[in-house]
Amino acid sequence: MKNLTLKDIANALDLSITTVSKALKDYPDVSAKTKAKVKAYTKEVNFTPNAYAAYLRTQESKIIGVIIPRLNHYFFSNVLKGIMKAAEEEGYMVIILNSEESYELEKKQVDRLLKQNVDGILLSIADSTHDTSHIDKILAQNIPLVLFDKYSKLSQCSSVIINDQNAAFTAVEHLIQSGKKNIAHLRGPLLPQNSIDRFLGYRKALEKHGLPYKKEWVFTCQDITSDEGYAYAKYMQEKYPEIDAIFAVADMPAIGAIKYFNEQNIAIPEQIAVMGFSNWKISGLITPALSTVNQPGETMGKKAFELFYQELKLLKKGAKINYQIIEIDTTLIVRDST
Amino acid sequence: MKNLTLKDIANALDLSITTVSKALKDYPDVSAKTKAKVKAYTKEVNFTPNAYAAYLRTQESKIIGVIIPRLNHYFFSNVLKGIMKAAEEEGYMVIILNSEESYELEKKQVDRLLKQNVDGILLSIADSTHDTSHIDKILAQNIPLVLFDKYSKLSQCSSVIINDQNAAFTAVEHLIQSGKKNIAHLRGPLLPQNSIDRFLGYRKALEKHGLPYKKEWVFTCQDITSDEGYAYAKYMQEKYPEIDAIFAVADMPAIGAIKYFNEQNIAIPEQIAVMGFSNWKISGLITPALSTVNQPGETMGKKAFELFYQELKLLKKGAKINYQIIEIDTTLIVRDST
DNA sequence: GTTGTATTCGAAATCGTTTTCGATTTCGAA
DNA sequence: TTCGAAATCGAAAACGATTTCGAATACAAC
Repeated sequence: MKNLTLKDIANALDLSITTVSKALKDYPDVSAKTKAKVKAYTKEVNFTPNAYAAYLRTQESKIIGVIIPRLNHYFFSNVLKGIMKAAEEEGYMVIILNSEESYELEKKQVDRLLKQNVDGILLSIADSTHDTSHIDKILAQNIPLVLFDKYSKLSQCSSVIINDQNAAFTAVEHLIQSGKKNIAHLRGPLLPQNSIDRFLGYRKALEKHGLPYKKEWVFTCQDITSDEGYAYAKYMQEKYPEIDAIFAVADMPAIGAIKYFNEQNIAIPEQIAVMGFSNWKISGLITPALSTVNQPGETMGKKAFELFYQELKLLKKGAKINYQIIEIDTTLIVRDST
Repeated sequence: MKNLTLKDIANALDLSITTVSKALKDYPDVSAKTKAKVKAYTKEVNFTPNAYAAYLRTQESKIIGVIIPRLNHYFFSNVLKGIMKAAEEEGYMVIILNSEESYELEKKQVDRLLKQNVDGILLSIADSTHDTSHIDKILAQNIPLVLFDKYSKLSQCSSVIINDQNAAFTAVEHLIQSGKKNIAHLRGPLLPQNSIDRFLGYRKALEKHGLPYKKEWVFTCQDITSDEGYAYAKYMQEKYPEIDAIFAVADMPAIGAIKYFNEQNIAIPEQIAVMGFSNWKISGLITPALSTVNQPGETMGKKAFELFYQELKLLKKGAKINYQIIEIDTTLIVRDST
């Protein structure tokens, strides 16, 4: 029951290895009759050429690598789903690695993928990543690279992102239009561009509507967890009871805040409104259902793979890669928490 | 900046390819001095042998395949995390494929992995999988296979599971001991062993405490979604208002039910208690926090990889594989919904 | 100096494909 | 019949590692 090889097929059909290989790949110098015979037989015995041997000649592994900063994370799971579905359609396998939001681990994982000779790398950079030498290393090796969601302004490469600033702006504006005047912000860590942009969107919305920006109403969620949201909600309510709305950088802190307010019987959204970001599955299921910004992960994943695939084809033609940045549309989802 | 080969190293050090290769693999017939020289140099230029070329001789790809039925699923994400961490420690890469709970797709994904010549397969079978010919195919090729969570009683292979029946029994007994007498069950689909076992645990608990089993109080969640939980909660409340507790096959339907009861201002757990299964992150964050059974995904993943690795080592020694079934402990988590 | 034994190295075969390029066959036109 | 072009095929050389086995060197013992 060992795996068949081209040689076995050739022997069985009284042909040379060469001809069998060429027949399978539709070379023009194989007669239609022979092709038919070969294809019929290989289908019958369910033969496909050994991927590793093929790699040795073609230098194509038909495997891509994906590095994400978190694994049990609704949004990233959706991105993976999109990537994997698109990859499958083109016959690609996906190796997934986890950076655990660590810069050091991210560098290591990049190295592992390069050693594995993947055909391309899809990367969402970690919160703690503060330089891009490892990214530039990928680019220097001329391997297609696509960043998604968590990107960097420093590297010249393709990316699939959302417009965080606009999305945040829209979300905060919605809070303002519903009559809220004292809006706090649970922001993300300081480094990633996303946190920065969402924060900027928050400020811009305040500014536009003539509301004062107060530094002390911005709280940094280092790990973007519900616990942080819970703790900050408590702190806010004790120290700044005048706050009547919260815009959180992500759903998790928002859910943590809601949990606290529920425990304290503080009415949402009447006393305090809460707005999340990302639209996790669960956000629609808590009470009150969380208003949030929908961030279409599966679409991002699909687009990221498509970008990679385009680059690869260009590369094979010997053409220069022209980097693209694709912006995916977000939508405001208004539920019961605002 | 192309990748280095053994040849390059050999040229640089004025050695043969053979000696370099052997030095790196600590063959006894290379002098300590030469080994040191080779290792120092390869470290300096960051060389590692090409994985695909190595495969061709050794027939070891250092890649394992994992098939899971759902991707954006807290429990499976945790299992993946455990698998990937353990794999990384042994220098393995992980290819992940999604069966989307479909038997047909599962078969196809198994074939893809076999074609890829992975060193082993870790599989959690789909809800709709009704025969095991594809599993037997893996075993016939003598490739290490480990089932996790969703397993089959039909195939002779290693598995990492929980004791679903006992866990369910404990959960339902807890409902009974808190004074509930009319306990409904939101069960999973009919095929998977897990659903069956959890259902059996439910029945056994009723039986032990002299409560009548009513067929019409068991509702089948085909897709194990919150929507199903929501809909059944509504149906129950209208048709069987005497029901005072629900044991759900998973957290999601339980959360859906809670959402409905919250909307109807039905007091949980006073009027109706709700018990989940799996302990998703979110379960502790909703109001009221969901009581559930903790199912340690990361540990399962770690154990699953370890089982694979054991089998592989046995196989390389030419020894017979002895299948093992590892049972992971679950714990009852009592929160506010019971 | 010779022999024998360890020690250290390398040539070459091999894994299973792909692809170049040369060899053979076919077949119509002259 | 003969010739040349077009259509088919296959031998062989890669790809980059691993591993067998034989060769060369070293060194000790006699």
